[in-house]
Amino acid sequence: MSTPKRTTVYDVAREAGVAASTVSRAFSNPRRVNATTRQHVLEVAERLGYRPNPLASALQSGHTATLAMLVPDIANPHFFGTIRGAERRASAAGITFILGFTEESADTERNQIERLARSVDGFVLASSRMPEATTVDLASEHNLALVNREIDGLPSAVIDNASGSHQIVDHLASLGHRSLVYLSGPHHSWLAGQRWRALHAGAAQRGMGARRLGPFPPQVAGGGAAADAALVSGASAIVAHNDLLAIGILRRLAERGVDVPGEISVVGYDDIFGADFCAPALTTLAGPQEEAGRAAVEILLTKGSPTGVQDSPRRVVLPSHLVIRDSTGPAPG
Amino acid sequence: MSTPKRTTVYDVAREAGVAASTVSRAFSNPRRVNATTRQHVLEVAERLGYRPNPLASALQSGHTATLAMLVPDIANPHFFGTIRGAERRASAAGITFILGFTEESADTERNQIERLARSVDGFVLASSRMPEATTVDLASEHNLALVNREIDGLPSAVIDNASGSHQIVDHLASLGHRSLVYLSGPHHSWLAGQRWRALHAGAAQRGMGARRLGPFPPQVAGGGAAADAALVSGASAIVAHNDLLAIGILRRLAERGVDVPGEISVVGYDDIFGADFCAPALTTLAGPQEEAGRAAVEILLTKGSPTGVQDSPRRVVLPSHLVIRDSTGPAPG
DNA sequence: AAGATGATGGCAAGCGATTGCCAAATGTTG
DNA sequence: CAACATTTGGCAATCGCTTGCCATCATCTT
Repeated sequence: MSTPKRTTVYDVAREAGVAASTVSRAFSNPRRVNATTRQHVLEVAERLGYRPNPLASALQSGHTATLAMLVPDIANPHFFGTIRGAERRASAAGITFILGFTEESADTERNQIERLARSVDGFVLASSRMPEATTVDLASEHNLALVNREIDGLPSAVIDNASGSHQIVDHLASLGHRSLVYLSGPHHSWLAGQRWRALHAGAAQRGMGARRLGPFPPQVAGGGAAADAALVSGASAIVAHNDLLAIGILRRLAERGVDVPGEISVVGYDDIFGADFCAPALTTLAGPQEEAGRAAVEILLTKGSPTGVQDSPRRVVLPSHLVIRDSTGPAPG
Repeated sequence: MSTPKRTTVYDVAREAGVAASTVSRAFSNPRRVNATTRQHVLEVAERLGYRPNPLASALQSGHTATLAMLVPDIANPHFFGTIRGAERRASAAGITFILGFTEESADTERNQIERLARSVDGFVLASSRMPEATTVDLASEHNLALVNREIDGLPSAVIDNASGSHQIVDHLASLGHRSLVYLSGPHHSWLAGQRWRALHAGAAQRGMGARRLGPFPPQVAGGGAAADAALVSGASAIVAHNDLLAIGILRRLAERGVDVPGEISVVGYDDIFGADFCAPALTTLAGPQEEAGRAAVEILLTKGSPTGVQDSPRRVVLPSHLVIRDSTGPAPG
């Protein structure tokens, strides 16, 4: 609170008997200054308790050593892993991590980007809700990396939902299910599209029926309506857009006295916190969320670097695997 | 990525036929410039797509319009509400929100503060792990607000654990329990101390026995050892340091075939995501977490303002209430 | 009508670093 | 040993905005 006149490069310079530029270089461009000089400067700086002012540095250099991650909603545990992975990677690189929530709105997302643009070196967009065109547009002005969303020409880190969805179909098929119903998330959600396409294709291959219902809000609260709709559909297996929805469904089914997995099986996506202790424990598609966050930051980090002359944007696809718990079982009958 | 020479105050000034200072004031100090002039400047700015550079602004003014929140670990759902409340409040005030994780370490926490000091106007410390002295020390240099931690002379927002703990004791007493065991979180945790003290006092008042065991890691994984220890203690009711631990305990008890709440009752703290759908659903102390986050930011916001001349630091205590679910029942026998 | 008051706008000096360019010192080479 | 290349350090401009101070000018006051 008190402002005891922070020490600056000039203070250090005077004390060390060199120019301010040398002090600056001692910190940010070591090879540009003699090793012994540097050592001396560093010692003086240490003694004076000097800390470079990141703002001043950023203003001149244009690099903020900061990046922002935009997430639709923190209440969705699905994002924990990703957030944490991203934060860890950033932190390890000495980079400040800004977290913003977009409230599931494309507009908010866009505004956040515009607002933060000057303060950060890049953005990690997790499950971005923005339309493709808007995103491509923004990408020409800003440094973006997507998580769980792919757009031509933009770098991204995604968990393999296609393979995952096939794993789900295989699992259900092997249990004798002849039809499944996919309870979809938001229709403009890229993930929802991916998942449905793969489920549909997989089901077709195996001669299973597949229907899609929805959209449903991808939250626990959405499970009520979703479960009821699924029951009417007559399918013996429910694939929910995500675990939140799946848990809501499980709940509603329990309320209605429907036995899971006796009468109907339920599968989710994400393997969120809680998926293992809900009742019954949820069979769900797990993936290295943390890794995805880390990868996205990695992309941002290397992108700016001189070595990383990117001809084509990096795309990382991470393997997913099905975690089988108690919510799936043999088809009834 | 291309840098099309961002428009500056000077560009706007030239175009609007005023001085740069006027442009600046039109944005940051409206009352200092004539209303019509201002309107004109704003229009020109709009037309030119001008966006003030927050870094430049911060460098000169010393105000960054940014604040940081430090949280021990994002994997703990307990913090969601608080984070979200803080972010919302900050966002509403047009303030950039930085989120940092401290990995449950006091050192990391301190380092983060030092590192971010120049880039933010203040810190929200959630469940800070730092010793009191260190914190007081830091508070003389930085703008701090605590969440779920109280320290003399520092502003804070906490959820009323004392009253909450009494509610727990009352509830258990009314079910006929004669003794409880508190499975403690980290011993240096302020919250753990608070909770135990209140439980102990409450139990004494009602002639109940109360013992403390632990510390246990306040995570689901800590529940195994905790449950076993609790069983040995012979108490008919377990009060876990938090819901994470409680859920772990529930799990272990189920494994061991102990009936909850038939043989033993379990209570947690926080009412985290999942507390309502674990089996059995957890009786737990709920509180307005989001409100706590909001309040902490509020404190930071008003602190700097001229109106908010603080004689004594603000302390907000938010009411808690017990949510009774299925993990508590009449004492056996 | 003259001096006092307040509202407005401009000037210019910073904020604290970075960095292009130059010069001196040092090292290399034939 | 001269000519040239490399290191190393300093100068000073610059990033974009804020703000103290001063000059005007319109508005009051008596």
